[in-house]
Amino acid sequence: MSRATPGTTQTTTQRIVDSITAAIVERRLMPGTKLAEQRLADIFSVSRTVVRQALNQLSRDRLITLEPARGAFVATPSVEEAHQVFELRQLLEGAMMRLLVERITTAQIAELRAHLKAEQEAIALNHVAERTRLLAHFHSLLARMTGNQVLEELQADLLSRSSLISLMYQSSQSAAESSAEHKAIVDALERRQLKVAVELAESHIEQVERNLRLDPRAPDLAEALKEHV
Amino acid sequence: MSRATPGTTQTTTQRIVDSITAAIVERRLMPGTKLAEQRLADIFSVSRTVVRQALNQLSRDRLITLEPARGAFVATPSVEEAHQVFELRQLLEGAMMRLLVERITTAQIAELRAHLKAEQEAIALNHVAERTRLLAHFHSLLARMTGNQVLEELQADLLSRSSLISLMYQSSQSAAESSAEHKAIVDALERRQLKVAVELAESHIEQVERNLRLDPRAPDLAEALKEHV
DNA sequence: GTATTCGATTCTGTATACAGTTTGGCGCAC
DNA sequence: GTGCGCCAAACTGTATACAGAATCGAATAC
Repeated sequence: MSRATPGTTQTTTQRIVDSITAAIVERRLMPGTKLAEQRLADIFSVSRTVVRQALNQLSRDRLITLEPARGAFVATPSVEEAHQVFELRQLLEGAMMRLLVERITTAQIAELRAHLKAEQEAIALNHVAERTRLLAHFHSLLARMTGNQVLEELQADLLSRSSLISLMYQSSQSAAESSAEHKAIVDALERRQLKVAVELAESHIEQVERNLRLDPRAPDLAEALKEHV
Repeated sequence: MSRATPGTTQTTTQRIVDSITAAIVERRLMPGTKLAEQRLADIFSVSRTVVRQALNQLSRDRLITLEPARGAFVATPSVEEAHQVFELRQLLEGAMMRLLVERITTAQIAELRAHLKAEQEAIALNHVAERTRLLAHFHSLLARMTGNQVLEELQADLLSRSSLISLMYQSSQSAAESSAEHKAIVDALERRQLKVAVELAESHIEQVERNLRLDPRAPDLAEALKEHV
């Protein structure tokens, strides 16, 4: 989950960032939830100073929003922002295909095949949390295989934000369908079919976005529901 | 220079981040320079607490590196990192052309033409700092004109890092040549020539990278020079 | 003359304290 | 019964204090 440079030491702050990130991505913290500094400080047994550093980092990742003098809240990405994130992912992953068709090794193809197998097992066994994780991780793998670490870090950011968005705008997507699209992408990469791979990658992201309930009333509804819990 | 969301309040921390960012991009702070917290605190008349927050943000932007228990230093991007940043920019700006060919308005074309004029004036008058700023800002403009704010923020990050890289690996690029390439891109956009625009945008970034002195000895040289100053 | 070790100083990492703002609720007026 | 205003509690923003690590220099041994 960490987005830090490999060389960077695992600091206390990073531990808290990772912990909260995981909680958000795994839907243990719902959008709009307030994150009070003292409570977090008690939970992690550190001072508010450290918690604040963590919250600042999360804010830059757009996973939480910091309202001046009011505190930190789990982000509630707007429909517009959601669309922009997916549009960027579409551009980026399409472009990644070009690098991959040129660079990908047979060992990496094998790694992708192994991943596809894991996806399909999780789907067959109906392990919801695990299959969600794997379906997202496929995209991390593709980014890593470009060998471009800057791109890999960017992709990690976009995937976190996508998780939060999918969580907010309940997805109606079939996991099996997603996995099938992943497989088609791997096939195209293996055959070095550039145009096919680009086409598949882009339409896959488009498909993911299309399966979100992006009607403008949804976020307010979630906001309203929050009050009743 | 601020990368914050428009709604975000201009806080003290952000002021310091912007100030240091400007100092780095405008080569007033050389790569490798140590940024001691107390000294910055004195300069900005705030406590170390605030300075630390600013340094953390800058670290996430990769403009400085934080070495545990040793402090903050202006980043010295490696040759590898430099290459990765430009590779990503090449992918991204190529992809941006697709959005722009579809979306760009005549008003926006006019804005780009006005910018080109400003570029050429700065070059003619030999205003070095201003022309450098304008040549980079052209790419900001393109990103903003996609209407995708997430992409715009990403581009801002990449441009800051590019500045630092260009600063480190002395560029031998002719400003006039760059500006001519910018003009060619605008022409292609106006005529909605997708393939031409993509081709030009990508080769432009490639050209920028090629004009850097990316021989591996350069950074060590800079490091050595730092000692003698 | 060179290298090494020990000690003082400086700086980072974290906790704590304090000031200013926001928030929620109670009471009062109408 | 409803709406407005004021007060107390809670929380954020910033400064300060303290502990531990790293750095630099001097003194000593070789």
